[in-house]
Amino acid sequence: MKDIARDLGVSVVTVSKVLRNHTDIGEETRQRVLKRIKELNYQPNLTARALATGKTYTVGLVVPDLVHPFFAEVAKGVSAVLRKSGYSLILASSEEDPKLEQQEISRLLARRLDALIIASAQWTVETFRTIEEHKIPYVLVDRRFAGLPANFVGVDDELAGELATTHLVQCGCRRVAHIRGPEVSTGLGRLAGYRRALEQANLKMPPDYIPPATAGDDDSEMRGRTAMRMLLQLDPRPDGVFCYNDPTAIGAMNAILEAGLRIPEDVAVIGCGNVHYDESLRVPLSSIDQQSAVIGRKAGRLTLNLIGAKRPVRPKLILLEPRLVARASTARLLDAARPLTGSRSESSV
Amino acid sequence: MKDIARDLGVSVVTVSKVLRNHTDIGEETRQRVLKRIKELNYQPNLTARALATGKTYTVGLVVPDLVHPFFAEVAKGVSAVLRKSGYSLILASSEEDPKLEQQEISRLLARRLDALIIASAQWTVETFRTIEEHKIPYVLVDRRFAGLPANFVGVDDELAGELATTHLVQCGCRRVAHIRGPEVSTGLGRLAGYRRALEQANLKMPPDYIPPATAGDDDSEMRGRTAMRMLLQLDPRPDGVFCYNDPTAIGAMNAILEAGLRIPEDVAVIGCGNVHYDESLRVPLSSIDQQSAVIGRKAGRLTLNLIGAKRPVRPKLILLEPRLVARASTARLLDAARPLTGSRSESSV
DNA sequence: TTGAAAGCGGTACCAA
DNA sequence: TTGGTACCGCTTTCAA
Repeated sequence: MKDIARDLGVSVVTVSKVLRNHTDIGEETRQRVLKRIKELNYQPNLTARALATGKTYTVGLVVPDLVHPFFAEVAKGVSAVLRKSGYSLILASSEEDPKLEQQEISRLLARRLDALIIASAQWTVETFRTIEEHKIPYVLVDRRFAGLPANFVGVDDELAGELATTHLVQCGCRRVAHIRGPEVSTGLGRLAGYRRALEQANLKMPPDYIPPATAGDDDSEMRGRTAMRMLLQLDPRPDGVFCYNDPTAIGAMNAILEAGLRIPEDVAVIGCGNVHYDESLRVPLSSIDQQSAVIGRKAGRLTLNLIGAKRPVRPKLILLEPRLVARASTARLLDAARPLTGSRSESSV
Repeated sequence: MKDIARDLGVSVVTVSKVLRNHTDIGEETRQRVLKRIKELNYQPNLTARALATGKTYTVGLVVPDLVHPFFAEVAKGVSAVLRKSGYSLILASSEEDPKLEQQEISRLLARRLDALIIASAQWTVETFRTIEEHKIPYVLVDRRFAGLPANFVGVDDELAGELATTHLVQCGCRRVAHIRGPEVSTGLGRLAGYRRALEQANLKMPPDYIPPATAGDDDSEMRGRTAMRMLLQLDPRPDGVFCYNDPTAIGAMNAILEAGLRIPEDVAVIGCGNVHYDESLRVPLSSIDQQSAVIGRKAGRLTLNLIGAKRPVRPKLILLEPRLVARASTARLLDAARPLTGSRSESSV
């Protein structure tokens, strides 16, 4: 920049203004500067600009696991929205570890990002207090916290659980089990939905139809397999099972098939998440669509709004509607065999 | 920082040195400063530090598609390695669009990152020249460019293609087709491997056993389906098919099953990539493991080395060995029915 | 319309 | 061991 100024006999201020196309610059000067910029292939140093303006044009995204298709799709959505507005995305993975997540978040805070988007693995809200102290806006995604009035984008988990369970009931299942997830909003919500659906159907299940979450198994598939094996040993055994998420459901299905039983004739299975290979599985898996890409995009847009806001705004709660996607794994009755929808692409919110 | 200095009656320089635990600071002073830092919960502004030192402690990762499990795993590996060394990761997605990728890269260059890791969608090497001009180190991942002496981490694609094809032949296939990928190093390499394997087996296939890549279909699964339909109409039709990647293979399998044929009895199928749900597919899919996580970690380490290097070092080529993972989709003979390996977790390089 | 000077929040160098 | 000063590259304010 200095060079350009010197070469052209103008000041750095002038160059700076041209770069940000300020209006108060003579047309001729502007052209000369622009020309020289092109020639030198000059690009302003965004680090310096960030220091001077206090805006980094960078947003942080913290997810528990990038490889989980749900978070990958969220990340993609966020990234697409931010890119269009000139923002970059710093990605941090917490590996489902609250401690690690805290460290990552504090590193991001030190970087003075403009905002944070977090799918949190925390148990407490302490970390979020810290973020608030730094006065940088943040958006929670997928998992939320009771009593924390924060911006949130996600799906109505209770409704998701209810939809899934009701679907099983409508498919003729009378002994419906649930393989539950961790004690976070998603897991608890879906569990609550399961219970509500059973209540509405006037069904009562024995407590061991919800196998306890074994501590510290991060591998959802293995968890599903283990839990399903337990369920199959019960008498009477379940004839339908709603699984916390799709990887868990895949594990459960594998356990069922290994036991020599049929899906859905002996046991119907439904998952949650509707990941994109569900249709091609050994038995195509019914699931609840979570609109992951939409969540990503909405979170991105909300974030941009927050950054743009002059004054702190009231936290916004964006709840998307989960949708049933019925496939072979629950096709037990005639009307269930003609599924409501077979593709996942028709989501459009 | 200024505040701390004032509060304690020392200079900012002293505080700065304590922060980076310089040795030449009195123990007592240091303790006082550290105490105050804790009290204020002070964190140095990394933007400012970056401007002063010229090091951002940030690495950029550019991938064609985050949702593709291969790149998600690479990203995870990279992220894990960088985190341990205090680096952050800026993620950019090119959506397989060379133009977009260029834009993203130039934005990253403007941010003065310490290094770039790129799984490129480019057709030419022009972009890389630009990067070189900026004198920031970069590592290519997965896809490489003939005649570009750049750092590279990936798998030997030709060997991958050869392994896959040879496996089909050993399973008793005599009419082996190939659903090819795009004209980038991965696609071309696997195609070359396919040809080499056939040569070694003394087999000759008609040209239409390699359906042409239809332009601009980014959906691998659809591409696999379409290509497979064409193959099934040939006379004689193939009894084995090697697919460019796993999504393509899934599409191909779906086409085969829809045509009322059996896998592997009528047509054996093998993919490439060994994504983590391969085992749970309608027909568990044989594949070539690409060690995506290892690629990510190796690329991360190599990047850190490059950043640490005093002088520019000679580009390093890290070629990992692809491995066959045989599953049901190719289990046609007795010895193939007892697969070499059934899991993907034993990769360990 | 243009530019000089003063920062942004740190680090580096060298003298005290 | 400590600290003054210049500077990283850009923006902002205000005077010319």
